[in-house]
Amino acid sequence: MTRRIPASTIRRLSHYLRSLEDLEREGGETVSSEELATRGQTTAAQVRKDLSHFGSFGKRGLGYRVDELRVRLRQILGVDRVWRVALIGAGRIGSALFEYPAFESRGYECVAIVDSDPSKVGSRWGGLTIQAPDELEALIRHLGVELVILAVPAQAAQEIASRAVQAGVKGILNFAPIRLKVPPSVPVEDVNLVMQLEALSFAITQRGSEA
Amino acid sequence: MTRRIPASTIRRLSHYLRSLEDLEREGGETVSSEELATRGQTTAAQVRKDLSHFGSFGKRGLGYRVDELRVRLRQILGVDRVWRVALIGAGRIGSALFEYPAFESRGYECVAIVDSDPSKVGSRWGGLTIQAPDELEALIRHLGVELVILAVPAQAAQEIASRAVQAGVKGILNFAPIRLKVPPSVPVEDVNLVMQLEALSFAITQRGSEA
DNA sequence: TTGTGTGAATCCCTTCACAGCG
DNA sequence: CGCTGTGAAGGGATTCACACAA
Repeated sequence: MTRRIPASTIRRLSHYLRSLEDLEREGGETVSSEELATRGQTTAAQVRKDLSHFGSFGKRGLGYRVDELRVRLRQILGVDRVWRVALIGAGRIGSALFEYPAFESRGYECVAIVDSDPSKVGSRWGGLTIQAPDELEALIRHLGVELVILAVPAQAAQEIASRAVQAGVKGILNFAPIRLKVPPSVPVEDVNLVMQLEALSFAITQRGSEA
Repeated sequence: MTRRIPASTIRRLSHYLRSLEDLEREGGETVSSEELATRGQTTAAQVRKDLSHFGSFGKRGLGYRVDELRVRLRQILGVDRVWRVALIGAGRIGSALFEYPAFESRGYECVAIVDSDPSKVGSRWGGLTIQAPDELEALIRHLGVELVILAVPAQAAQEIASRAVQAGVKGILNFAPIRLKVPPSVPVEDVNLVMQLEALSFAITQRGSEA
């Protein structure tokens, strides 16, 4: 049913899901594409087009049932289950992520932490013990890790990524400021704060110079 | 000279800049669009088109001078100067960002830290003292803050953002999982890890179901 | 009447292909 | 020659507009 879905659509589906969760909390029963558009910073036509890629969930003249659409969106996005995640890199970023409440609450369960610093290996975070990197493959296999959060320095990132993929990891959230080389079957999402800051400074600079 | 530049172009310019820095370290004098394309995960035509929005920096038959293009890209992206940044929210994320070495090294100077937790106010991070939120406007004005990094809970984010904009802030890097309402003249970059994780789980789920 | 689902039209980004300069 | 800069072509994504179902 689903052919080639643009990344922009996926981002919007995430927004819709968040809006639906809000609506449910507010007690809404149904919602129109118009309402979802307003909350998601798009247009009603866009909302309908996005959803139409996956089926027709609405009722003409009425809109969408909030609970029903929320369930469907969770299926579509693949968040109707728990994902087992390994955190590689127990530095500042790793620790911030580990404590980030949205993770656990949204179905991402951290089942292992790895760090190469011998002084960190063995210490405990929450219920987990920090492991050495040579355990990586074993951890991934034994714990059924599917996602890896890579929060290590740039020099170490590629090697860890390759090993993780080799061991069967299915996706990577990458904080290292490099383009990882992995097989095309393994999706990588890059978190690149410097790039986002540069987007800001560009936008500000341009705005000033065009006036 | 520059009209409407798509966001995708800006992201690529950031990549080119990083590639040029690498090339300079490697001692390269000139570089072709082909070479930049390979390093930046695009095509040579795309590189030339991207650059052509801002002028013609290359020499036909030769390529681009690495140092020259690097300087121009820094001007274009607005990173040929220091940006004064305030960090709002001294929690885990804030602390990770504060220690993030790429910030300082790329021209983003943190000049103020704000947190609403009274037990944190007054303590020192590096050379800075954490301030209470009611100082926000004064800090922004007196320190000439242009960028704000918003790392506060979702409920507090909108109010802080509005006040920061009111006080003259020119751009926001937003970690709160909400769509900030600010005037269109103030660019906002959202860092949304949940959305990126959902993009991963979507990609993995689809891949499995289409086989 | 209301609001979805969807072909058609539009718009914008990317790719092509080549003229032209070094 | 080699490689840039750029109109023109192509391809995708968004928007439009309306038939149709509730």
